[in-house]
Amino acid sequence: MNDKFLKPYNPQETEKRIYEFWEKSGFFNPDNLPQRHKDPFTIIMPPPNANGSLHSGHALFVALEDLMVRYKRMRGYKTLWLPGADHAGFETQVVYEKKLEKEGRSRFKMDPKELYDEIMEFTLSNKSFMEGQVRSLGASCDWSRERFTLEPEIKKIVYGTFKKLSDDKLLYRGKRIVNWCSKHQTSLSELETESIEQEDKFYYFQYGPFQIGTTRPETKFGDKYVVVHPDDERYKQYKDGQKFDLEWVNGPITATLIKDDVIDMEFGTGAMTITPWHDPVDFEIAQRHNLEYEQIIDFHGKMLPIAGQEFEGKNIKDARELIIKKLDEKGLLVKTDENFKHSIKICYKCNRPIEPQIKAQWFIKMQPLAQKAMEAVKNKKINFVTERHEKIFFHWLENIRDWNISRQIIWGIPIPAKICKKCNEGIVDLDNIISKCPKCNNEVEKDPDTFDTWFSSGQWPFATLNYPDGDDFKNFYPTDVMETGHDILFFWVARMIMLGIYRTNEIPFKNIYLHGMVRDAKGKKMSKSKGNVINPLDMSEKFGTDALRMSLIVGNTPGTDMNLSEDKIRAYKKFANKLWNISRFILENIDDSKEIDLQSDELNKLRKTDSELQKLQKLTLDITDDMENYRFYMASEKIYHYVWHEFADKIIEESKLKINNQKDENINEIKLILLEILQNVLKLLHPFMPFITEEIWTELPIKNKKYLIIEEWTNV
RNA sequence: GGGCGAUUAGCUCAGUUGGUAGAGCAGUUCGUUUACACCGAAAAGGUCGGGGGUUCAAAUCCCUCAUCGCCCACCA
Repeated sequence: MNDKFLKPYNPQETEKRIYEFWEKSGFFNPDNLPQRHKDPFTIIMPPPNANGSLHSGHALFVALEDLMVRYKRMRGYKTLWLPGADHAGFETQVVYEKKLEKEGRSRFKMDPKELYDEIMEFTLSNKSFMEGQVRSLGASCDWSRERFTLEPEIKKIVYGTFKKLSDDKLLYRGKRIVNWCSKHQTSLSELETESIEQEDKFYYFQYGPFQIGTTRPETKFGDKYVVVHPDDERYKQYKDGQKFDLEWVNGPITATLIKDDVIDMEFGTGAMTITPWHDPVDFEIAQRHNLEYEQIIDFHGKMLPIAGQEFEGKNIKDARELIIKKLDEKGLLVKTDENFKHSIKICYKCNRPIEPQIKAQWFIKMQPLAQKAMEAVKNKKINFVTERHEKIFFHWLENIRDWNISRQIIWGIPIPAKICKKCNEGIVDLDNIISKCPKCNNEVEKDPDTFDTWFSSGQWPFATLNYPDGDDFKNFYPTDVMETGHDILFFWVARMIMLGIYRTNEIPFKNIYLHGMVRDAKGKKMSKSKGNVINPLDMSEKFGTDALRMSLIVGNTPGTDMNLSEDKIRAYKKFANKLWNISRFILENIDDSKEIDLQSDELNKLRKTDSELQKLQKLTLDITDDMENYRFYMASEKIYHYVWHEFADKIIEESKLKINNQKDENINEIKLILLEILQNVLKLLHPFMPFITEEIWTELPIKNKKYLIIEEWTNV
């Protein structure tokens, strides 16, 4: 027996060595697997954002995906787990801007190329740091196939999709209302905004013969349309399109009455003026009735000249106070409701209110793509492991809105298009050859915007496999499982399905496993400011990666948030040590100078007759069924329970008596049974606790032994 | 406003198709001459949120109420 068993299990000493041992073996790469590995099993790793350290959520996905991959590899599949790193456009830019702020710098004062190069350097250094962290978590992924979202090959595929969308008339450039963040100076998709409820004052103003209500007086300068419901009895004497002369903020104006049934007669006075440039509802009314619209607030949140001299250049908050005061002085303020509850949109990064603005952007028509995605799920081509997410998925797709994919940030994939300087026409130009507007023949300039990072991420499964001609695409697509957090079901998963089907005519993955969020011991969200963050790398250092991984898997049902505490991780460190000592006991008691043949007649006979081995076979069957059905939380608990409370507490305890009583004729048989149980247990545990099981495996005196990572899962 | 989920031992959570309630941690009593004190043995602890229904049988299926959480949403 190796002397190392005389000490407690030492994960720090073991893990790095074992990982190198695996990497050298080459078995992370499906091409190097032995002959018996034929059918493919593929998982594309959700590429972590290369802008910081890994958190518990990353540890969870590594634990889950690695266990699936290791299990399938042992089952004889040709397993590919393809790792990657995400440049994470807006996310990274926000992180980097914070860094710049700390240094007293601003991106708006930097040369774009210089800024880009700086962020690239930052990202690449984070990327290699992050790769080391993924390794230390024991990920058996194929590093030779690692991809990065900004590689030229990936860009080329993304550009191809952009072009195809344009050719198929699913892409358009439109002057539409967008979610504008005044801090970040970019538009955002619907998903990148959040709604919060807040209380504001609600003002009623006299507007000609009407009283109109608003929470945003500062937008009202240019309002020249008043809208009521067509069925509203109170306003039936006025005709649609009728004009009124009235006194307003900066003097007399002419207003026009519009009738539209979006108006809620019950709300306020049933009459409102509209500001199409700064409100999505108003914008749609204006579109329907072909009305004019003007910009009142600039992209930095300041009033434009249209507001009049005394308001120009003022920020929103100041302008609001001033305009109320002025209208009040003019006798046009009717009343003010305090504490009006309503919800507003905020930027999901800085929590500042979104200022809707009209801006020319690239949009994708989502409805046709959504239709096919829903069909694929309905026809069971794509299966949600967590069924309730299927409902959420449908609900979102049924109500999908067009997707703005233009971002006014430098960190991302440039949009390959030209914009006409005169007529603002957008022209897709992959080869950068167009110099004149095909519509008006005027000069064009390069679109300065970049893609929403999710537009390229949405193509990740087929892009990483080298669509359309790569061997990997032919061999490994569609992939088997998409495993990621439920928080990015819409951001990422739904888009991968839509874009995957659209581009390849084939689903990108067959099964979707969504994990929940990892919270602290009390169920609170982990955050740096609360100081309750559990850093997975620290935990792995302190208790061992196997212990960390077990703590993330046992009792963690798919799709549900889980709470993680150091106590739980510590418990599995003890378990690792228990397994270590079980192995020590067995190695001490068997003659390990000669190798044991697992296919011997004696052992084969025992497998059929010994009641303990029969029980273990039943358990193996049961666990295998759990593994096939994604019940890892059950499989892991069952094997834990068996090892500790059956194998150690009962079987080994009982064997001591027999071993100590040297006269027992069956002593060799008992030792054989113990070894048989141990080697099976190591196999069952390997997907969950890869390091310690491989480490013990190397010490077992077994004939024709291979690496545990490619040993055959026990077939019963 | 719509949708989804949760409510089980002091705490944090499991419980796969309905068949006499489980784990970790905390806590009680006892136990160390060699696998392991990162341990063992024993005991203790829950009318499974309330109410109703289906069933021979319900934590599990159905209805209803309460509380909490999450997601989606263009009432100015």
